[in-house]
Amino acid sequence: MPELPEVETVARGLQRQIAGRRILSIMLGKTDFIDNPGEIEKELPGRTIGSVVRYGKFLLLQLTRKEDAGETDRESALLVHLGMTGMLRPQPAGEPHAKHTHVVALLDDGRELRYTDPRRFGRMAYLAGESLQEELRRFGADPLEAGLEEFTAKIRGKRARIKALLLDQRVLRGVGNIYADESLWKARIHPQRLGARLRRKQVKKLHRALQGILERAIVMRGSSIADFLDAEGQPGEYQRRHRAYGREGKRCFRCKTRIKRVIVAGRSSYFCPRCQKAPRRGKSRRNGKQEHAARRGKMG
DNA sequence: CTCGATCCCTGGACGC
DNA sequence: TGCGTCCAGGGATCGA
Repeated sequence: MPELPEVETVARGLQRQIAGRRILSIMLGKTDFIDNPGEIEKELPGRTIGSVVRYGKFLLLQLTRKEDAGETDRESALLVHLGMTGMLRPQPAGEPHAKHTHVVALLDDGRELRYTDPRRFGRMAYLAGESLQEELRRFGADPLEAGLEEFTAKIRGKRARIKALLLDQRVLRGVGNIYADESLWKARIHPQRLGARLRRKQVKKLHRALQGILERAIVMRGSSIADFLDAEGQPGEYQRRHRAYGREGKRCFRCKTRIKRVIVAGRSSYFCPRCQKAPRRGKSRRNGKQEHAARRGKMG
């Protein structure tokens, strides 16, 4: 599931592979995940891919009219969200199309930029001018750019559960289930704690944990748990470093307690019940009892 | 404002 | 071998 590190990896690969290439034509298959397929068919041919950057979990293919990339016209862009199973990569036009290939852009060097997505949970849209800016404004801060102050304000200013806040793209753009769980584990914060009730020290710890994990994951080219492949068709390596995500029943790397899984914000949330203390019976349901002692979370 | 439920969609896991 | 069932999950949407 492509999250910030995976999308960043794909963006860098695409920047290297297709920046400067002109789109000659577009072929569409299924289009139910595309906002405006008609405009994509009409506007993309003839445009040049100036640069490819990541914006939250989106890939932003910035387009220019002129073949000259120097004339960067950031007015228009193709937004691509990979959803759960989306893949975007250039391939030789001669190679057969993989199953579930829904968008093919023929490039001026004989290759095809192909979008494949079995589940079609992804999204694609051609946007320009004010509509583009408006769309981008819907999302919160980039977690790698947000300073501690901004991060703290966003987290402590909300009453939702911290896990829900991390996943909310309007709060922070780019964090998904894997990195939310990994950073909460690192910072020893239970996913159901309320953002507003976290202490400054904990928020600071979470901020550091999240940035450190995202940076490390980018270096390792993301996590390939299902079948994520980057723009070069390579899997990532960060899944080997997961400490909580997907480890239900396995032992915590810190204390050997078995990792638990609960549903928070509608998503599986993996955590260590010992390292990450549950909030004092809040407004949740009668979720039985599963912890009593409340050990100080060792300062630092 | 926040939450849970529901839907979208397909492949993979699992049971028989 | 093959089929039915269940489930995962990012995000939009809707009612509570």
